[in-house]
Amino acid sequence: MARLPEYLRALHNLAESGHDTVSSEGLAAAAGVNSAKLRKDLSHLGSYGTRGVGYDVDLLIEQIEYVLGLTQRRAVALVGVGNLGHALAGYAGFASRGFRIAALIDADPAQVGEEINGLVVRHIDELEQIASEESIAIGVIATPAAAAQGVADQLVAVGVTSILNFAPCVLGVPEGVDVRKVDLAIELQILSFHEHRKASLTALPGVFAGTGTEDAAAKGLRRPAGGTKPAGTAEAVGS
Amino acid sequence: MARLPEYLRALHNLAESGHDTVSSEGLAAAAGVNSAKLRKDLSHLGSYGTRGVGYDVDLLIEQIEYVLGLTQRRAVALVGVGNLGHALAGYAGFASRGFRIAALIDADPAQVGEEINGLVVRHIDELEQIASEESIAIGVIATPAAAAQGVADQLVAVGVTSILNFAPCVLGVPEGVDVRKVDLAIELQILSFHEHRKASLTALPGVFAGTGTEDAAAKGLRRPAGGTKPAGTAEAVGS
DNA sequence: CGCGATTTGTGCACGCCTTCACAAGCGAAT
DNA sequence: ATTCGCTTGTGAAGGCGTGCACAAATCGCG
Repeated sequence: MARLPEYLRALHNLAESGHDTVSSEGLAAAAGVNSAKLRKDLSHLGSYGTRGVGYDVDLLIEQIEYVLGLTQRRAVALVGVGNLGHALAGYAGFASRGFRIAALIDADPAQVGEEINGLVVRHIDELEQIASEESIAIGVIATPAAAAQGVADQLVAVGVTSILNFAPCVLGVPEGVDVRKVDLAIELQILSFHEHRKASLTALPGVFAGTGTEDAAAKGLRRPAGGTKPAGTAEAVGS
Repeated sequence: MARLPEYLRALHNLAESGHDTVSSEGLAAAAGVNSAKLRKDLSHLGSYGTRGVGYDVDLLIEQIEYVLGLTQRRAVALVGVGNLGHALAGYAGFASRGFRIAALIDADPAQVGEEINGLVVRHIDELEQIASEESIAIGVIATPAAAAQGVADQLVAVGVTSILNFAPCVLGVPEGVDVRKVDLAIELQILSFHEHRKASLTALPGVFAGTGTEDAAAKGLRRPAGGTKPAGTAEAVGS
């Protein structure tokens, strides 16, 4: 399930807040989902809750991290050290959540050699050697769209089986390779769509009256726990 | 539908490639979806195709942009000019796809006054004045998690009704406000999950045999058009 | 003018995900 | 030891999205 990471983050927050156990209701609120959904999700990976009490926070964290394969600290190769690439290279959240940026790669010779966060940018032609030095399973593509497919091909060629793509294009990869895409402009366009809907909703009620983007469980909830705790881990990219 | 922006991007690519019309099959391949799904999606916003021919590219672009509310260039306020904030402030894709970053905001006095891409960073206490200068409907939060909820509250207070949240936390907002969340670490964790599944799949076939992240339509497809076109718009963030 | 090739638009069925509601189980208090 | 309150785990119903398959419609060509 794609919600497990969200649960995991909420659990880590709760653990730091000193909670030993948590009810499905409480955890669901912290993760912004329905409690029944959460229970069903957790039941899929075994019975780790105690009726009448709730879930043992530490045990649940352990289990989820195992299922997500976070027991081993996976090495990530980041291709494209441009605008976004720089930000990603300095993102503390990667390290704090089980990942290690093992290589910074770019095709521009002008970028090669630069040191970012203690890591030197290497040229993409060295990719094969880089892959032989470390077992790289995940590649992150932060290049222009025109270069993304080529980079993806090269990553696949050296054995990468999971790709996180920030370039605004569709990647074609052989079966067995997973691709996830994050397109920042598309996120804004979706919000724009909702804005447009809200604006014309007063005039034409019932048109495109789909659900909002927020989960119903979180609607109208003020401060659903986690996020405003006194001293957060402050693992965000921002300021 | 959340797929319209993807169609729009594919259409723009096709338009630049000189295509006047496109079949649902062709556009579906470019967008990485099923053709029936695409036709159904497009039918929801009216009949803009011609049987036996296909869709008029320019007309379809116009229609989708209207539905998405991109006819007006929306003003976006970016809060949190840190690591990621800098990258977002310099992201050309926002401007090229219908958005205008109208304000850069931070809470850290050390950041205030800095000029990024021709825009001066202002303090968040000026938010009310900033909102009165320009009609800001969309806010982007790129702050640490601990500050995100507070910023969201302030944005909502000055009339922002759509928020794009990069901080790893759940935001509570009043009804009528849309929130979309992008958590970079979660994306990696989902990929890690698939890696873990693939690794243990050889030993325990049938365990967690869910679908992959790629659409079935795109599986095994090499270069599904759009992305490796000769001279792309190169609107990505990366290098 | 008619016919065939092609493509859109859509009815229908299937399957997944979500949600409700409740029985089963656990701990605490008496 | 028993009862009571609380919470998990799950059966069942409902809704929604997906994809197939086909009828309707349009263009080009003879």
